[in-house]
Amino acid sequence: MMRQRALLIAGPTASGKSALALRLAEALAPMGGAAIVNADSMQVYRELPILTARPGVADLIRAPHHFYGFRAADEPCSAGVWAALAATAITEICNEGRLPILVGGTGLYFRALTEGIAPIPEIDPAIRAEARREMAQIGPEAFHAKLSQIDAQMAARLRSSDPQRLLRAWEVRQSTGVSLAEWQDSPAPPLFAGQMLHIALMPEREELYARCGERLEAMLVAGVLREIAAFEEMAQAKNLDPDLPLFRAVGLAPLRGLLYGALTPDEALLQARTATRQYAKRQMTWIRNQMIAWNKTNTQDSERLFHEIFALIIKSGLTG
RNA sequence: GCCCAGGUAGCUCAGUUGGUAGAGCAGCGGACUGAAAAUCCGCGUGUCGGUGGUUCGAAUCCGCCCCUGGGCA
Repeated sequence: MMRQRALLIAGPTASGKSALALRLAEALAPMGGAAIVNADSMQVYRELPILTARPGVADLIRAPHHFYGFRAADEPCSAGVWAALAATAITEICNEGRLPILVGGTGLYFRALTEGIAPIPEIDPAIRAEARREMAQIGPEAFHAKLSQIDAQMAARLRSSDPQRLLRAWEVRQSTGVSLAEWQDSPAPPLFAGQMLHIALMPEREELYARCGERLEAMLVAGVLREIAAFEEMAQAKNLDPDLPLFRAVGLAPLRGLLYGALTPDEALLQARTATRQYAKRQMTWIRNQMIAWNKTNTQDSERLFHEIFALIIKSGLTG
């Protein structure tokens, strides 16, 4: 068994992390090569490759890629599922003598992998559906009250205005018979604990926002609208649940609005741009405050960034 | 030129009978243990178009001026 190691690259949307990972993978070829592992919660889905900014075929042939577009929209992924898969993939990649490069913008995924996550079993789909139905029917306030009767501990930890977490607490309690609080309080070992180099890209905000705008333009040129229209058709045909994660992809709602005439092009683009910036901001808040031990860089120039990180990799002994 | 309706936070607008202003959105900061591109929390001093007046006190009443939209000529 080869030495377990991995390079982790996090960063907000449009920060250029995918391009960086690709260049690093190519540069590492003489040292056994590398493989790229997706750490993005939306790029795991097969549908909407343009909107989710998934690497295209031209990128995919430059280095081995894992977990891009490998799940159908109606087959949701999750932090726990991803972390387990990623841990296995890392081992395999290391055993091939290659360096795993994990790239993505989903902070929770990285955390689950490197700090562990409560080993909660799969939730019974019937219970999950029931919880959602109940939430939609009685509203978060009343739902919170109901939760406090079966799980006072979690109810106390959560606000009645936080439907997503209330739902999670409820389904875990009902499905496993144990409070989510207990699951979370019991120690969970990291799923990967080999040698790691943590890199977080933190571009200047103005520059990043400009790039977000450019990327939206590029998506339009590449045909996102056609992509969304086709997805819509498929969703109708397969009767997809609109609560599925993919439906929450940034920009999907406004661009659908444009497609179906609910929004003017100006309105739709403005909303899409705004949503993207807000998402990038949230990601940076996570990186700043949750990824405290990570190496952060605000280098903008992609060439300089590449050299900077490559030097770090060599210095860290990750390849040695 | 005349008549209406407006000019209040970056934007859209509230502001009761005069007591020096507040929502939504945007923005900024923060949280985050299994659908996280999600979900949630916090942050509102702005020549109330300008100016003169009435008043103890004016975003609010009166005069004049400027600007925007609509109508009549």
